[in-house]
Amino acid sequence: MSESPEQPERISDAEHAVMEVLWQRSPLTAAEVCEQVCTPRGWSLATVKTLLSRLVAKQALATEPDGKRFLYSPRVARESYVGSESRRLVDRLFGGRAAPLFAHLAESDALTEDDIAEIEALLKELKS
Amino acid sequence: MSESPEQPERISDAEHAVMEVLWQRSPLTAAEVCEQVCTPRGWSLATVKTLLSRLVAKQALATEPDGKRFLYSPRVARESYVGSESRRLVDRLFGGRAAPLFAHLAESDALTEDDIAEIEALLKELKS
DNA sequence: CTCCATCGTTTACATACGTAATCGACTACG
DNA sequence: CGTAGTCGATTACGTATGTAAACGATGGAG
Repeated sequence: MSESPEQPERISDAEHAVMEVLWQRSPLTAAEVCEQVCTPRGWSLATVKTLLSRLVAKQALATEPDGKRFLYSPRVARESYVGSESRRLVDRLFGGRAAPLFAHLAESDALTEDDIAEIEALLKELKS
Repeated sequence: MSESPEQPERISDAEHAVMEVLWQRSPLTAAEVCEQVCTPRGWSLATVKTLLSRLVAKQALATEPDGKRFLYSPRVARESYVGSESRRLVDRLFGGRAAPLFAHLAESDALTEDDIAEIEALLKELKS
């Protein structure tokens, strides 16, 4: 009875905001997470609690008991999330090719001078 | 009473599949759209009709009567959709900077030789 | 010990989304 | 003319998401 591959369940927008906090620093309690996101997003603590529960259900967060409350920490790396989201976009919009995405960003002036310089440097590295 | 800025309403995943067909060729009837997507996605004509209606409601499609049926065509350019989706991702995941996205794609081997060559060419153009 | 603040859990409810059946109008065929 | 097929519109229904209040356990203050 091997566990099925269990491809990670999709994380929603609101849930993502919570994940960001925990990727920044963890483990944290629900109240601590709220301190970071409730004001900017206009949420109540109750909302954060719901999102945390859903993320635990989705196996995106792990809990560790600490007295009467829980400490939450990410169970999926930010890298991995960012990777799959990026791939999703590139697949959906650019036929899986990264170059057209780059071309698009270039054309729409979404690239700053710094971006361009940085990318050039990265390219140089790739070729070595 | 000027129309409110009316920022384009969000297009869902299933709806996007329909848009792709119409960006490819338009105007088309519902049945014609179905011919393109129903089999690959396992949809019925009814589903396509629903999606078309929702897209019209969202102002993403325009209709033009043709006898007893409608011809549908995109009202938002693919460019514009792709642009806003890309920006959304870059904002959410990379703090609005495109370079980190590029770095990520590079690191995760999402870039083919061809991609790299193409991007180099684009960079050269940008600098001229 | 008692009571209150605080946890996580359960329940709630509106909107969006995926997917589709049904319905009333109309047209083309016989 | 009546009828069968087809169209868009309406209605349906389950799950996901955003947002939160209510509830039951529990631990710490007095």
